[in-house]
Amino acid sequence: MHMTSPPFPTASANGIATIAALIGDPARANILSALMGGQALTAGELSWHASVGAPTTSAHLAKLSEAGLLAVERQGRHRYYRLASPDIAQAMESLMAVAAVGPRRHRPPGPKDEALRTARTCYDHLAGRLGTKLADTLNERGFVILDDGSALVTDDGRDFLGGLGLAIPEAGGHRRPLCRVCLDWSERRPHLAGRLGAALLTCSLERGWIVRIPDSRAVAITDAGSKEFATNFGIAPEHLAAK
Amino acid sequence: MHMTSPPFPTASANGIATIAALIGDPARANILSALMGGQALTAGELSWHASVGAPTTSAHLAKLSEAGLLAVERQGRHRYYRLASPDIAQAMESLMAVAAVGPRRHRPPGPKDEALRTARTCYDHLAGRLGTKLADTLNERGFVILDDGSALVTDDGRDFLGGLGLAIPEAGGHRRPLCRVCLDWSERRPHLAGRLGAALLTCSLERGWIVRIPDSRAVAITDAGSKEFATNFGIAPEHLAAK
DNA sequence: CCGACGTTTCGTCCACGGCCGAAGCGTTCG
DNA sequence: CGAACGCTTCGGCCGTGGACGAAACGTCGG
Repeated sequence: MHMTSPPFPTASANGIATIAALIGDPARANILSALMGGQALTAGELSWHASVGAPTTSAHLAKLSEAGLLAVERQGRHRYYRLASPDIAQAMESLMAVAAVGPRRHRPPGPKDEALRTARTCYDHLAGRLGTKLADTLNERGFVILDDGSALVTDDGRDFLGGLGLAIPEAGGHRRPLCRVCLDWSERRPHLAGRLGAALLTCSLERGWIVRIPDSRAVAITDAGSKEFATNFGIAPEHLAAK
Repeated sequence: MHMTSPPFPTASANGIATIAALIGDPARANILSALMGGQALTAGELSWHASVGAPTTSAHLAKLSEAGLLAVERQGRHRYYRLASPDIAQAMESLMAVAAVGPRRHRPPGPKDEALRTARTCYDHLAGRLGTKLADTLNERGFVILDDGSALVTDDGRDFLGGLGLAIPEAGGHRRPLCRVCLDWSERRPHLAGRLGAALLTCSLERGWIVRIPDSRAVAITDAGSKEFATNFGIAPEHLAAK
């Protein structure tokens, strides 16, 4: 019996395995999930999120950094960690999408959960009811075209967003999509990601339409924000209330 | 010192961790990578791909199936395993994208490697030089719009592909994108995935433009295929030769 | 300059999980 | 009907790696 050897000795596969194994540890998954909020967090904060001690956290952070999943920034006696690139965030997203459909995970909707469902950050863009409503509105008004899983900004959309003061850079040359959809795990519908999604979040934060809720990915919509979302995007506050 | 407990005890994060841990084992990563070829494979074949014994493979397959990553089909004394859904394939893709940029993995381009670079399947669509060239052509001719990472089929595109006999279902209602881009790890440029990409692969196989190479994700372009790709898509054979 | 704090390093323990050989079960041949 | 085959189950071995306490390092505050 003549036995050939496996393809080429597990070439691209063990690259995947390395990355997936890093994400596959509960503590590290918690760390990465916490960083999916989009903010840089200190080792101590991440230790809290991961529910493990400081030494263990430090070891995890070292591994994640060495593998290029995290970027670290020293600031005084703190070290701020963040996801190294949007690619990492997207990998996490698609893993969430897989995890969401599997055998029903234990998910008792707590009180904090409700805030997350209303509005939260998803790495660098908005998710939850606010995020999906924004996507719906822009789609209905013909500013973006949502075609199942694809997304494209129209010229009208460029004008509209430009009118709001959002500089939407021209397409081309970027590795990163101008506009892509991201499946919302709570709404099970798409919301907007990519450079456009990031611009919407940045703008909303800068203008005080929303504020981050500490120790959470959830964001709260301010009174001013409520008005702005209504006038600019036709999103009434009751659209965002828990159903 | 008053210590609050972590968010809600690691809710969505351990779903991710579970999935990632499954992918994170080298043997399982090899199994999943082999199945990224898009064909259903038997336990024995997967055992060979994974470079582990039959019992070990069986255990891995059981875990992957139980988690909903694989679907199994009994046929006589064989069991055919395949990826359970396109979501899984997409998660693998994005992990590859992350793995590709990290510290230069050991990747000596072997002889088989060259065949993979020319043309191969990527789950259910075409990749390699052939895949990226197809995407380029359709884009240049205005049949699809590639905007960095986004993709959209135009009405012209629908007509053109319809003329080729590819039934492109209307958009809407599907969970799966009609057309999305997928980053090609060998070309480092986008190729077409989604329902459109799948239709292109199916069509190419059915009409004998390409044939699968055994034990590999690579496909060979037939003489007939060479002509068809040239006349229909303006892809000359020299475009596909190793550079 | 000393103490408090955030973070990392070191050393150690221990449990989880991957691996295999042998055996069991079901299927397909001759 | 029995032998060969494909796959799974069982039992046991062993290595990897995640956990923590103690201690070292570096930075900020009084």
